[in-house]
Amino acid sequence: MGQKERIPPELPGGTVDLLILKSLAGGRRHGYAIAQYIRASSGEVLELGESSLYTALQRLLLNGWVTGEWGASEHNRRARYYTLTSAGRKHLAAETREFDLVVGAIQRVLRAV
Amino acid sequence: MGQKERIPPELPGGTVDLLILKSLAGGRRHGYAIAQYIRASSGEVLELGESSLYTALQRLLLNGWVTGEWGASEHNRRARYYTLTSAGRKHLAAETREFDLVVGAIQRVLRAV
DNA sequence: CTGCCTCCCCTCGTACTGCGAGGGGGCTTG
DNA sequence: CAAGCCCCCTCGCAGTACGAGGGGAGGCAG
Repeated sequence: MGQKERIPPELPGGTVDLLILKSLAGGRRHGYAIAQYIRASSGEVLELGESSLYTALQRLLLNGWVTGEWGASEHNRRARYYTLTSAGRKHLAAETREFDLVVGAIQRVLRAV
Repeated sequence: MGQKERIPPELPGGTVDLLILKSLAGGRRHGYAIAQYIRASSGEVLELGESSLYTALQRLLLNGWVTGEWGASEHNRRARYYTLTSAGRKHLAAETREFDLVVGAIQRVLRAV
């Protein structure tokens, strides 16, 4: 019968931006690599679809948290490299704190007797 | 000048249901009391607006995870008491595991070097 | 050279959800 | 009788994650 099918979970609202910004904290990356990075560093748990990825990147560009420039990938393909701006770095820090605060509060509720 | 204004954070998608279900795990409560419970047991961090609350309760009723019956509140007012169904209890457990899994994965990404 | 796979980009439309604004009614206290 | 708390609900907006769909170009097997 069926193999055990992995259904990647839907990401909670707002977290996609956070994950992408974090992916860029260590240096520039292109979109495809961002998705791979998130997948890998989450232990193969999180799966970021391409549509979610690129719509989020548009948002981040629009808000001035990343900049993009075209270049060639390590596999010699046309790729857009995204870089964190200093505003983006601040935003990442602030949103991470916010995330921790909210998640902590939620967990307190869920663990309560 | 201005007091430090508390701006309650927007809750990540899907978590409202979870919090409500958890609020009912210890017994029936009416809507107003659910909001108070969440506020209190989150350490005054989470603030659930009434509109979010009641739209979520509609969802939960529709999905058969809670049932509702009218009664009188402890303050002698007309109140609708919500009770967890056994399906709701299972759903709560499953969603809590899912939440832990996803949040754990996100945190792994955010903490990564 | 042809077909196919991998890499890499993007948009459109859909479904869902959290929330502000708005609306109602009934105790209780001053 | 006014004010304030308790308690219920709907409507409409804005945001967002995602599936489906649509490219194109390099590399490799046949």
